[in-house]
Amino acid sequence: MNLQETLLNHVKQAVQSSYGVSIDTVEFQATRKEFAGDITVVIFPMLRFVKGNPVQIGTDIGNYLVYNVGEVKAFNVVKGFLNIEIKDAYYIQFFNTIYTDDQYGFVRPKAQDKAVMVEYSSPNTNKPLHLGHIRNNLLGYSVAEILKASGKKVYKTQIINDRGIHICKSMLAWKRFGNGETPESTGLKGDKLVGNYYVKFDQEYKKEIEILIGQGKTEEEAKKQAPILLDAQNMLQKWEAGDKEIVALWNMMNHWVYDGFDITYKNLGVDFDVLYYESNTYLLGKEFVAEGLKKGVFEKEEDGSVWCDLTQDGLDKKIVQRADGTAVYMTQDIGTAIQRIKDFPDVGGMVYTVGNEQDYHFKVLFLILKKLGFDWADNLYHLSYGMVDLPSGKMKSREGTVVDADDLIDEMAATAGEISEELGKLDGYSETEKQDLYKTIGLGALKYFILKVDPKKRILFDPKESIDFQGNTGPFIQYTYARIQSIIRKADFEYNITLNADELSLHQKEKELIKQLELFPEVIQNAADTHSPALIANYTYDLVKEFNSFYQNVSILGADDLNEKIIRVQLSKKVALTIKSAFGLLGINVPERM
RNA sequence: GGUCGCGUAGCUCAGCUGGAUAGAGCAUCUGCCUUCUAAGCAGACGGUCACAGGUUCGAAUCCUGUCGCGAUCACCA
Repeated sequence: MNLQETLLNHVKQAVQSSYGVSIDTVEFQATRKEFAGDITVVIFPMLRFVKGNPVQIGTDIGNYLVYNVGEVKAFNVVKGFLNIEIKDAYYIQFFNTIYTDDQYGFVRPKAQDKAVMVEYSSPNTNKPLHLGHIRNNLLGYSVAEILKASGKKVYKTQIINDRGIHICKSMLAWKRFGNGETPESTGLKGDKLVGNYYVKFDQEYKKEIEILIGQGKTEEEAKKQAPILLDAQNMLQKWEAGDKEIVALWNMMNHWVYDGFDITYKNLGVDFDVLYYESNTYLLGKEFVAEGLKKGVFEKEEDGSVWCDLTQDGLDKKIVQRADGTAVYMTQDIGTAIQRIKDFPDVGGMVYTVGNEQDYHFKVLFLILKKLGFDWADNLYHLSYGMVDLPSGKMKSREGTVVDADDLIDEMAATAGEISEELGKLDGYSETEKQDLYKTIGLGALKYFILKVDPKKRILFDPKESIDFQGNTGPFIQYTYARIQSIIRKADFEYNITLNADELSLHQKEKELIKQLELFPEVIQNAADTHSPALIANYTYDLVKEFNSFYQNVSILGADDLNEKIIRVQLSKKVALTIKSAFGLLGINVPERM
C-alpha cells in the first residue's frame, strides 16, 4: 500500500471516529512550496458530509493522523487545507526501494493482455518528408514507446500511400523531362529526386492552364482539360490495368523514394515493426463493402455507388465505393484495419497518428467498423494533432514552402556544433565523437521542441527564429544528464550502500527530488491514457529544474558527512536514470558529456 | 452556414478529472564561475486566463452564448 492509500484510509477513519460520518473520497494534493508540509488534504469537499468549521475539522484529522500513522510527523491547517508533514524516514525508505530498480516507472506487459497497433508516418510516395511529417513521426513513435512502458504490447506500423494520381504526376514528369536521371547519376536522395519531378509537373500543369485560359477557356475548364493532367490520369488507368512498362516505372521510382525515406527515418531514430502498402490493401475493403451491403450497413444507389447512411448518428451519408466500382480512401482504410487484425490476432486496438484535418474521416471510419460488427472498433483512437504552420501559412510541397526534414535535422546538428565549439568543453573527443554528439543535441532540441507541446495544439514554426538550446529545451535536460555523469565518474568511493532511515536526515532539496521521482510511474500511466508525450516532457523538465537547484545549492561530492555524500550521489544517479528513461520515451538520446 | 478544435505574460508554452496569492522558458534588468560542467543557479519586471452570463463554499478549469483563429463538411487522399 502506498502512502496516499494509507493516508486515505486513516483520514476516513478519523472522520468516522470524530464525527461518526463515513466519506468515500478524500482530495489530496501536493503541498504548495510556500507552506510547511508534503501532502495536503483539502477539507472543503467534506463540509457536505461533516458539519463544522474547516479549520477545526482539519485539526481533528491532523491530530488523528499524527497519532495513528507512523509516517506522519506533524501538520498545520491553513484555512481549509490540512498540510501534512511526512517523516524523512518514509522518503529514505521509498528511495531505497526504487534506487536499484532500473526499470522504475515501467510496467511489464501481461501475457494475456491484448496488443495495440500504433500507426504513424504514412507518407505519400511522391515527395520528401517535411516538418509536418516530423511531428507525426515523433508523436507516433513516442506514444508507442509510452504505451509499451505503461504495460501494453505494441506494434508500430504505417500505411504507405504508394498508388494514386500523385505518384503518377511525378512519374510522368520524370518520363517527359528526366532524361533518365537517377539518384546515382545525380547524387540526390531518391525522395528528393522524385519530389523535384512532382514540382516540375505542377509547373508544367500551371503553364498549360494559362495557355488554355488564353485560348478562351474558363479556369475551371482549363484545370480539368490540361493535357498533362489528362496524361497523368491516363497513366493511372494503365497502372490499374497492370501495364508492364508503367508498373516497372512505378516500382523503380517508389523504391528510390523508400531508400530516401529510410535514411530520414534512421536519422530521426524512428522504426516500424510491420509495413502496409496501399497498393496491396486497396482492394481488400471492397470485400467488406459487399458484406456491409448484405448486413444492411450500406446501401447501393441506382448508379452503383455504395453509401453508408450515418445521419442517425448525427453525421452525413458517406460514400464507401464509387459508381465505377473502384475504392475510395474510406474503402481501403476499412480493408487495412481488418487486414491488420487478421495478421495480428493479438491486437485489440489501434492508434492512428494522423493530423486533425482528418478528424471527421476517422470519426466515420470508426463508426463504420463498429456497424460492421467488429468488437475491436471500440478500441480505435485517432491521435489527432495540430498542423505545423509557417508564419506565411500552410506548408505546400508544390510551392516549395516546406521545411525539409533532412535539412532541418542537419541544421539543428550544425547549430549544436557551433554552440559546443564556442563553449569548448569537449577536449579529448574525436571528430566522429563530436559529430555524433552534435547530432544527439540537435535532434534533442528539435524533438523536445515539438513533443513538449500538447499534440492537439498547432505549432507555429518560424524558420528565421532558431530553436532554443537554453531554458525549457532538450539540450538543457541533456546537459543536466551529462553533468550528473561527470559527478558519477568522479565519485571514487563505494556509494551503492543501502542507508538506514535513522542514519541521516534529508535536506529540503533532497526531499523535493524524491517527491518528484515518486511521481514518475503515474506520469507514464497518465501520458499513456491521454496519448500525450507532452506530459513526459513537462515532467522531465520539472525533475531537472529541481535537480539543478539541488546541484547549485548543495555540494554533492563535497558533503561533510559520508552518508550525505552517499545519498546525494545516489539521488543524482537516480535522477540521471530517470531522465534517460523519460527521454527514451520521447525518442531522445542523452550524452555522457557536452 | 453545420460540425469539431483552439484562444493563459511582448513571444513560446504549462496548469484544464474545479481548490490556497495563475506557473515556466525566451526577451529585458540585478547578482553568482580560485570549489562537483555557467547549455546552469538566485532574483526583479511582466496577467482583464478572448468577452459576457451561469453552476459552486470556491472557476483559467464545468455549462450556455458572443467574438477571433484554424480545420472539416468531395464518386480527392
